[in-house]
Parts: sequence; structure tokens; C-alpha cells
Amino acid sequence: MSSEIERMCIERGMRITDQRRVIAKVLSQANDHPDVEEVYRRSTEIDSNISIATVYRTVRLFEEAGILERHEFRVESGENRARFELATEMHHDHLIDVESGEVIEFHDSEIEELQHKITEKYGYKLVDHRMELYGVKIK
Amino acid sequence: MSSEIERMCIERGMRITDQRRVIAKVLSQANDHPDVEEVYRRSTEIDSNISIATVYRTVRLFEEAGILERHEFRVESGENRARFELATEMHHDHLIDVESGEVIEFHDSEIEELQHKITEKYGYKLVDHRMELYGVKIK
DNA sequence: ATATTTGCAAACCGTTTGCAGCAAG
DNA sequence: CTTGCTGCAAACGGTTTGCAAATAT
Repeated sequence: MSSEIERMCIERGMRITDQRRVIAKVLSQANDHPDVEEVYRRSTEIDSNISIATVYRTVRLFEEAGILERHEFRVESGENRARFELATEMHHDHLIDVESGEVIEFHDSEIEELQHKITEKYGYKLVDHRMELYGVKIK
Repeated sequence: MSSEIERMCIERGMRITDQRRVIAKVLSQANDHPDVEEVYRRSTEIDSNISIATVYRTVRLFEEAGILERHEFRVESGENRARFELATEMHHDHLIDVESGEVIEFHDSEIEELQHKITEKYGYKLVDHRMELYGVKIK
């Protein structure tokens, strides 16, 4: 809920404003992966007094606080908008339907393990990764 | 070699110009993953008569012809430049050193297999994927 | 001869930022 | 009261594009 985010704001000494409360609510209610335009659209539906600059600032803030995750899925249209989702306890990756744009979340610990192994094989410690699968629905 | 690219140009009815020959040469000689600025820099060293607009048009052309692959690695600086490499017969993924920016190529057929399995589990056919590992060197 | 490609500069698009006013603490 | 936040509009950075001149075929 938004109280979760409010708590994090207080913790980090950030002020809780009407705009942040609304944007936080929109994000915690989303179960898709909206871009800034879409977050802006949904936020202004609740409170028309929100500018897109504030949405940009807020998602960046939340991302830096570890509240949000930013994605840059490849999409037919070639548009390059970042998309966001609440950071979850459980890490997951994404399967993107290239036709509809639908995004399916999944987790595979076998792959995660192999990723660690590969990284170590080359003398590295894995600090982050990005894995996106692009598929078409089988009829 | 550049004759490889020339052949593909002819095949697709594209004209072979001095600029394309130079850009093709730069790309086939690169064993890193240069961005457009860098391809431009290397190209103008060979022939100063090349504009960056032409480099942009040419890498796009080559990419659409399947000659090049485009990457958008996440990088500390936050800069968002696409980087390119010759498409190879053998598919591979990338391990990026987050400190130095160095890029290591690897292939793991076990992971590839698992990616197919996951995609099928959700009723999809895998048409593309992107996997990037970000690591720090172990001292 | 003609269709394609080029260089230039202007436009583009998503995102960031400087600033003056506003609101949270 | 002070500090941080907002809205606006202008700037940004990487990339694309319209156009007239140049070039490949």
C-alpha cells in the first residue's frame, strides 16, 4: 500500500506530498508495467494537479530508493520509454509477448544459478543481470 | 571482411558507396562493441568525408540486414548509446564489467535450453532474447 | 538517365533541469 | 521560518529526417 512507500519516504528524510502519495498509489495498484506517460495519465485521473515533470522526478526518486524497478523492454514500435514496476521481495524475469506487448513474470532458480556459475568462471561476482525472453503465442 | 558486407549489399539491391565500404571495414575490424560516435571517429580517421548521419543510417541498414547486432548495455554513466557488433554465426550473450565497462562474450547452451523450456511452459515460442550479466572482478 | 545516397541542419522524442513560487516540516 | 518540492518551459542527448546536391548503377 501507499503507507509502505510513505514509510520509506520518512526513513530517507523525503517529504510526503500529495503528488507523491498519488503517484505511489498508482504504482502500488498497477499490476502491469506502465511507462511514465501512463503513470501520469493514471495520476492525473486522481488529482489533475500533477505535472509530468513531477512524475519523472518521483519515479527516479523511488527507483533510487529501491522501491521501483526500471525496465527497457524492446518493443515493435521502437519507442524507447522506460517502464516501471514495484520492486518485489522475490526477483523475477520477464517474458514479453512481441505481438500484444503483454508481459509475463517468471522465476527460474536453475538459470539464476547458472548465471552465477558463468560469472564466477570468468572471475567475476554477479551484481546484477537482465534477462528478457521475447515470444509469440502458440495457437 | 568487407567483401562479406559488400556481397550482402548487392544481394539486397543496396549501392556500395565509399562511406559504406569504410563503415563496413571499421565494423568488421572492431573486436569491441563501439557506439555510433566511436564508429564515426574510426571511420573519419580513414576517410574524413563521412558524416555522423551516414553512420547512423548505415548501422541501421546493416542491422536490418542482419549484419549487425544492436545492444543497449546498462552503464554507470547512464548514457544511453546503442552499441554494435557484427552478427556472428554463433549466438552469444554478454558479461559486462560494471567498473571498467569491458564486455565478455559467452555462450551457455544449458541456459538457452532452459529459456526455451520456460517460454514453452507459458505457451509461447521463443523468438528472441536478451541476457546481460553485470559483474565486478574478483581480486 | 534515374534512382539511391549523402551532408547539412533542423526536428524529434523521452527525459532532465533552472527557476520562481509554494507547501511541508 | 526554512528547506525541499512543484509546475512551467526551456534544454538536453541520442537519433532521425527533409531537402537539394552528389553519386552509383
